[in-house]
Amino acid sequence: MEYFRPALTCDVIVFTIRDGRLQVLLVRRGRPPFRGRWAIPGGFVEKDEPLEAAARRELEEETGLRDVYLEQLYSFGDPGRDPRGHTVTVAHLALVNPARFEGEGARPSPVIRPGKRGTGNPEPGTENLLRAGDDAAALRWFPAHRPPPLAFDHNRVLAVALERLRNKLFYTTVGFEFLGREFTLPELQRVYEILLNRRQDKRNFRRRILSLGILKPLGRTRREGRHRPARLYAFRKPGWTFLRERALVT
Amino acid sequence: MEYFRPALTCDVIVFTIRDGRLQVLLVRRGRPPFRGRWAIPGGFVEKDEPLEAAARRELEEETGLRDVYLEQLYSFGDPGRDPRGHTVTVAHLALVNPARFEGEGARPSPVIRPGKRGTGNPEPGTENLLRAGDDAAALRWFPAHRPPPLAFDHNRVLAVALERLRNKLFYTTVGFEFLGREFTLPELQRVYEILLNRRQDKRNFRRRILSLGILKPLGRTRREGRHRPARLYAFRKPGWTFLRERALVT
DNA sequence: ACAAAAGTGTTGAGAGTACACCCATGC
DNA sequence: GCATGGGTGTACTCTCAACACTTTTGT
Repeated sequence: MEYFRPALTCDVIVFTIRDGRLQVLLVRRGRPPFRGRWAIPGGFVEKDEPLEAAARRELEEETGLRDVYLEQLYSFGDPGRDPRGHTVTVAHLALVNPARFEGEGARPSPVIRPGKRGTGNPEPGTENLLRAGDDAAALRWFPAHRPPPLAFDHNRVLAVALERLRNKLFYTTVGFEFLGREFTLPELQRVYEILLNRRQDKRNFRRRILSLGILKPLGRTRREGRHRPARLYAFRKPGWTFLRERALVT
Repeated sequence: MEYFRPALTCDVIVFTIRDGRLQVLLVRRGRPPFRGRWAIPGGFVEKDEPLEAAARRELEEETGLRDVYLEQLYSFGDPGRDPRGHTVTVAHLALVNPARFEGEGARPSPVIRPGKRGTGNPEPGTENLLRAGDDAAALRWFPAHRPPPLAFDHNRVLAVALERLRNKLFYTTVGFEFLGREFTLPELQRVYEILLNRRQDKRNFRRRILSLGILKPLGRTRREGRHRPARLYAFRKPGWTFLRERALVT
């Protein structure tokens, strides 16, 4: 075709809940522009590659993360957002359960240096461990509400992602994506308290969630610490659900 | 940059309410691919052009519509959606008040043929009248829920737009965008009844809307037909509002 | 036995829903 | 004066918010 074409990238804002707060995964750029600045992971879309596939590929290349919850967020195309020239990015939002990479997660916000890549498949159980890709000098979790100055317009992209996450909490069940397949009600409540930055009454919270009928009691419990074990539940449907009538939280 | 670049377009799904139902504005394509098929208006993004600006420019070029409510909807980039090759589109959603083009609107869903363009400014009062652009053989309103077979993946884009409009009705005041600056409560109620395809109780609807405190009574009335005139209201804030607590409709 | 977190019910206030009649105007 | 759509109030139900104690486990 005879038209001008801007460059096209897919970026992925990855949120998780660690150390009792919402955190975002950033990479340190290893090459210009913005070499040395922290940035949202992402990169150029390849020929005949669907947008979501590009986002997942770039995410895995730069961070090692795969099989995460992912949805398209918003597209940003203002001129001047990339000093190399007109570049449009299709930003995506990813939510992950921190238990999936607790190998690193035990340390508070560690810097992860580039690992060797292309040396065969990762060992079982480690395929979701974080590791910085070739383009990235390092990889780190940051508090989502106090990010460092980011490359490009990524501070704005992050702000849009936070806003979207917050809004979706009220009318969907996205909050569940921060948990594993099995979870307890106190865990779920903690997720919502952190995301909303507001305490929830235990009895009201339980009643609301359970009355929605979206949870399946597993009949088992999880022992944790020297106190009464909590009952385990699982989500009835895969993925998240729209809640048109009663809200999950208020 | 050394990377492959897909083509990038901006498309605009324009909804209005006419003849008591939700309608969508489509253009008949005047050139291949899909020559003669109906399609969502849109076209290629130009160098250093912001996405929303491209959407507005293409909308005006192809339909003559300007100064409409417009928001970004979703980006579509599946390979194969355009037979010319890898093309990504950033779809936008526009809502318009049908009173703005009642010159044509009086006739039910007329086909509008290309007018002369580039012949100076339009006369006052006609700048929003519909007129097909050069690329388009014709321009027409279609029932949004029964569209003809469309070019590209536009049937899917339309479906996504309908879904988004429907969802936003419940937690924002987007529905007001189908009305002019001044409107009556029965008019507003009719908009919601059409969009939801469901009758609303007059007294409950009024109480809900008025108790939100987002309307300003104008103290005037609008005479229409041989019955009691309805009071006029205006929206207190410009644009639409998020409704976190009480919903507008249920 | 004590510390720690899990689990459980009731009450009052306010919102949502259902429902029927009078009012202002044009013809 | 009659047809047409605009405008109003009340009673009931149900959801939401506030609130304190018992249970189960580890040490």
